[in-house]
Amino acid sequence: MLSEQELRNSPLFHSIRYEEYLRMVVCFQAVQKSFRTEELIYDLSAPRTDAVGIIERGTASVIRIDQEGVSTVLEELGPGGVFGRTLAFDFAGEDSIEVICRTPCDVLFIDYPHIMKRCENACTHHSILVQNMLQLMLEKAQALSQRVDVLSRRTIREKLLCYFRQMSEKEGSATFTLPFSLSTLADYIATDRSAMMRELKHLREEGVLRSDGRRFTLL
Amino acid sequence: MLSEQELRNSPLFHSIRYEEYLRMVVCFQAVQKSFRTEELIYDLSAPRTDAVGIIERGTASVIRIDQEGVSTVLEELGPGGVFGRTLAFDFAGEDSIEVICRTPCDVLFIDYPHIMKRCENACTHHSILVQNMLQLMLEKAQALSQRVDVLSRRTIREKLLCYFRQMSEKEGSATFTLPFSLSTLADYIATDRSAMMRELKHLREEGVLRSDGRRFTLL
DNA sequence: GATTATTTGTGCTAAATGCAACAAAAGGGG
DNA sequence: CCCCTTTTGTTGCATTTAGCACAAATAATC
Repeated sequence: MLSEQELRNSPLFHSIRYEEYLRMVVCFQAVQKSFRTEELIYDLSAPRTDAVGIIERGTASVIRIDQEGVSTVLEELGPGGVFGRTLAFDFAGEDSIEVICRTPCDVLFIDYPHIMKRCENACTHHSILVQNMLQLMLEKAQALSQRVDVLSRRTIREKLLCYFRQMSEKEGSATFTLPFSLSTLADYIATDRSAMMRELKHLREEGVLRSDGRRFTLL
Repeated sequence: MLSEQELRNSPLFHSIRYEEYLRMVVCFQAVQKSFRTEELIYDLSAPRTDAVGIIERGTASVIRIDQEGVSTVLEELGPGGVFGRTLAFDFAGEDSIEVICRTPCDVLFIDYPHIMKRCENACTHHSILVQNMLQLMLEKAQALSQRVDVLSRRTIREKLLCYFRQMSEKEGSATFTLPFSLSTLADYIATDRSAMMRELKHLREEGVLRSDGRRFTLL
C-alpha cells in the first residue's frame, strides 16, 4: 500500500487521487511486496497466476537460464518496468526465466485481466490507469528495441560499442558507469566473458575508450 | 479513410462507432496510405514528423543498414504492427533504419502527441482508442521479446532452433513456412548467410528437421 | 519464353569466438 | 581483520563463424 507521497511517484497510479487509488487497490487485488538483492521476484517460466508486476522502486533483471545452465540477461527493469507472462516471453521453451532483484525493490502485483477489462462504471480513474499503463508499455518497447539493437550486432566489438553508445546517450555524457558487473555485461550482450574481456582490451589499446572497473569513457 | 467494414477490422479503431471514427480522423490528422512490395514506408532514422504508423493490412519489416552496408531485420510487422520514432529505435547512431513494405500494405499515420494527450472532452471513444493502443503495444512488446529470445542465443544453431520453435508454436504445427527468403532469415538472426546454410545442412543431416525451400518441419 | 536478377547450395581459408584454466584483485560477512 | 566468494584479467587451444567466390536453381521482367 502506497502513502500519498509515494502515490505521486508511482508510475502506474500517477495522477490518480488518493481515495480513488484506495478503491482501485481493492478492485485490482493489488499487492505490494519488497525484495532484497538477489531475491527471486517472479518465475516467468512457471507462473501460477496471470499477474503483472510493476517496479515501483529499485531495479531488477529478467534472466533466462537454458538447459545447459547458460544464463542471459533478457531485460533490465528500473522504476516503471513491467513484467508478466502476457507482456513478454510467454513461450513454451524448456528454459527457466526469472525476475531477479538487483537493488532493493518494491514491486506491485496486479491481476492482469482487471487492467484490460473495460470498466462497467466507466470510471475516469480507470481510463487514466490505462493511459499510464500505455506509457509504461511504450517505455518497455523502447527498452526492448534498444536490446534488439545491441543483440543484433554481428561482433562482440560492435555489441559493446552499441551498448556503450546507448549508455552514454542516457547519461548525456561520454563517461558512464555500468549498472552491473563486467561478468553480467557478458551475459547481457550474450557472449563469452573472456572473449569480451579480450575485445575490451583491444578497444582500450586502440584508444577507442578508457575504462576503470565499471566506469567507461568513450573517446 | 476506412469503410465501415474495414473499421471493424482496424486494430486501432476497433469497437469505435463510425461517426466517432470520422470525427477522430480529423482530430488526429490521420492519413492512410497504401504501399507496394519493396516500397519505403518510413525512414525511422530521418523522421521529419513525430508520426506513429499502424499497419492496417499487409506486412512490413523494420530494417537497419549500418555504415558497412550490413542489413539486419529488426522487426517484422503484421496487421496491428506499430512503428514510430517514439515507440522504438529512437537512437542517434549513424545507421539507417527503414520500414520496408514486404507484402502490399495499408498504413495509417497518426500524429503521436494526439494519441497520448489527455482529451479535453473526456470523450469515451478517445479512451477506447488508448485501450486499443495499449493492446497493440502489448503485442509489440511480446514480438520484441521473442526477437530478444532468438538473438540472445549464443550459436547459429540455437538461434535457428529457437526461431523455428516460435514459428511452429505460432503455426500450431511442426510444419511451417518462412515469411521470407533464407537470405533474409540470415539477416533476421543476425549472422552470415553461408554459415547459416551450413548449420541448416547439419540440422537436416542430424535429422533434427526437414526442409524444402521455405517450408520446414521440426522432427 | 528468353533473359536477367536473385536466391540457394557449397567449399575453402582466415578471423573471431568459445572454452578451460588459473592467478590476482576486489568485495562481503562474520 | 581475516576468510571466503566473486570478479577481473589473461593465456593457449579447439571450434565456430565470417568472408569470399562460384555454380546451379529459382524467380522476376520484359
